[in-house]
Amino acid sequence: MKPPSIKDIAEALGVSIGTVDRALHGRTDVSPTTRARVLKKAEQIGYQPNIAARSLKLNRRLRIGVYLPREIASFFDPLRSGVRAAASAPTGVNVELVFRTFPRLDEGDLALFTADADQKFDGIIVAPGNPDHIGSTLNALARRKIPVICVASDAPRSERLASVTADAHASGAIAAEIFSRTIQKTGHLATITGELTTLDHVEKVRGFAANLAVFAPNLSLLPAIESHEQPKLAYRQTIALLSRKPYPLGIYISTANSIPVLRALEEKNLLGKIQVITTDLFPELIPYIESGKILATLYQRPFTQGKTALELLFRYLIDGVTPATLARFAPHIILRSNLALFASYLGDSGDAST
Amino acid sequence: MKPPSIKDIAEALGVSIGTVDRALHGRTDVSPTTRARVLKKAEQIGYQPNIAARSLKLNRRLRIGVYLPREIASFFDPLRSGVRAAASAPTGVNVELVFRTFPRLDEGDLALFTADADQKFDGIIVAPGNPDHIGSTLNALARRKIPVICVASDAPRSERLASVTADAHASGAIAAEIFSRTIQKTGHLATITGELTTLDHVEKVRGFAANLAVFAPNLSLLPAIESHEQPKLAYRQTIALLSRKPYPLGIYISTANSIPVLRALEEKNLLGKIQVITTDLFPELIPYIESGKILATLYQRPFTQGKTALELLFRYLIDGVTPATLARFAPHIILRSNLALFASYLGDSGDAST
DNA sequence: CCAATCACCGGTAACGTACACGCTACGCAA
DNA sequence: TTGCGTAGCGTGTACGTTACCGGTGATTGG
Repeated sequence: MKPPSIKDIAEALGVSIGTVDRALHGRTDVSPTTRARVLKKAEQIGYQPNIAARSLKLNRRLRIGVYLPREIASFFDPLRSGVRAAASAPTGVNVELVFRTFPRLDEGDLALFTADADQKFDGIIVAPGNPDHIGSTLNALARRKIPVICVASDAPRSERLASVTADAHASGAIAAEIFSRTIQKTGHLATITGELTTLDHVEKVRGFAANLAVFAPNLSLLPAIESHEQPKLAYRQTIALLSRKPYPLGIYISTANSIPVLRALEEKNLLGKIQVITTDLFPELIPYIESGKILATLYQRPFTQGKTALELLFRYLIDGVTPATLARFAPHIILRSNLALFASYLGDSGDAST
Repeated sequence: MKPPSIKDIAEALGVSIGTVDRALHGRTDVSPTTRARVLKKAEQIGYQPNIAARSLKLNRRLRIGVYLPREIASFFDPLRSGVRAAASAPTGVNVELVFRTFPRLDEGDLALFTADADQKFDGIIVAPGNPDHIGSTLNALARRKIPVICVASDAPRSERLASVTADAHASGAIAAEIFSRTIQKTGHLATITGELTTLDHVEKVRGFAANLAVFAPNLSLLPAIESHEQPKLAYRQTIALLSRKPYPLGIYISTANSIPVLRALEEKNLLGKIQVITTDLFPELIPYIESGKILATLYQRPFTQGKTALELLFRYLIDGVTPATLARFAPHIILRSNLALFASYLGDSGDAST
């Protein structure tokens, strides 16, 4: 009652296992008739290749380059952990992960790629900042037949194998829906984002604006504020925003760099009065959520993104399975009532159950 | 540059690979001194067993019994798919899944277990209904050294290996928080649940009540209505509930059997007026969410539960890793704005990215 | 007519591990 | 002394697959 092997096919057909192997893998040195017989027999007895034997024999070692920014660490550190988790999964492949770290999105990534031009990578995972800057590099890799998977954001017009991100448009839409359900008064909302050259950020802003227009006619929207991920700038921008009256009724912070904004709100004594929706989760954010000062935070599941990115790369490199171009995760809506479920995973490296 | 094998350890120490094998696995017929030398060397050169070779050699075939109810199909069908997905993952183990289906939770499960008393299962996955009924059966399995993993609900006082569920308490708490943010008026809320003998259901009700008391002093709570998962009963109970004035301001339906309740609300023409939070997701629910008639639904991620349950069972049976007793998933909060992300996975078997 | 090429196929050595089996040396009792 | 048990260790084989090396006929070129 053991699963059939190529040996069984060979014996049933009176040929050798070498012939069966060649036939099954579309190699040469097999006559068309025997190939057809082998394929039919394999189908008939339900042959499934034993991947343990295969990976033992092949003993492939994959070198994967992982190009991620250092900032924002609360997001990219767990993403790296996810990649590591997928690499240490018991798949029988020897993976060598080469982590390359540049300061921040769209800053220093190109320099790393040119420095690594001679590296022989079997595949690459990268967080793209500005698609216009990094696109040609990704296309060059594609010409060298090196599969690239984008995480955290996307570079739509370049030839990457796939992109794995949280659904940014949905993030913005969720924020808009929560505001529309919570705020009954008439007034305006503000958006604070990172870089509008980054696709992920611009999609959040678009999703927010589009859904706000539909669901909350009572709420108008100020032009999005670009903080360029600079804490001091974000702080000053928020102070400026709060100096004009009337105050916005709510602020959607679509970047994980929310602390400077929250600090400004605190200093202006408006933290409880203005509704705030933030992005992602890190220890400093927890007390704000626990105390109800933050309405919700939209968790982009960096660990899951990293894990999935490497899993897709594996399946492509080993099994030849081309993944769907877009893998879009549903962001988790973290409220005060479910915060504990996520906070418990912040400390250690894994967040398996999120 | 290949990873070290037991052969490398053997050569470095001048012993045979058999000795190394015995030493590494704590078997007999090795002197304490050689065992210590082997263990030290293995540590030193960073030996990691090649799991492909191991599973090829052992060629283990695991028979797993999966005892799940037919109803509610929208929940347990994807849970089964998750189990299947984990079984077909490329781990190199031959798994034989034996699906046993009983009519509904706490109904017909014991009969199946007694009928299968002679079956040789290496592990069992089961959705427990009433812990008092099924507890002794689970304990009997534990005495036969058969690991049991509970899904969907739990049987806390029986000797199961682990339980994998959505965090029921958090589900109730989330529902309470959403109501408290949305409903400003003073009034009362209703809860419709399945069986209060099922731990999952009672925890939801408790989480709901506890958080409502804290966060929404303006909202009082009616005693929970037990529908016993009978559609007609649920319908009549809802009609009765809606015949008394004043109407409840909101209804929390903590079972996936929400359609009869929604139908009653529709007939009484109260669907838009009374806020509703439901549980789980299935095609009939989609138009209600799209039209805003349902505030939110709390998705318990059945696919992920099934997948995780079998993965934990594998890690225990193959690697001997004892899992954490409680695996609690964060339920997904599905609103109108993120519905599409989940609805697209309802049709086919997988919901990989949720 | 012989040599060279070619299509096709069989046999077999690994890959790293687990385990059954066999062997040696030593201790102890008869 | 012989006989026997056993602790400790080495050897061989199998798991299923792939890659490689040959080998056999048949066909072709000189």
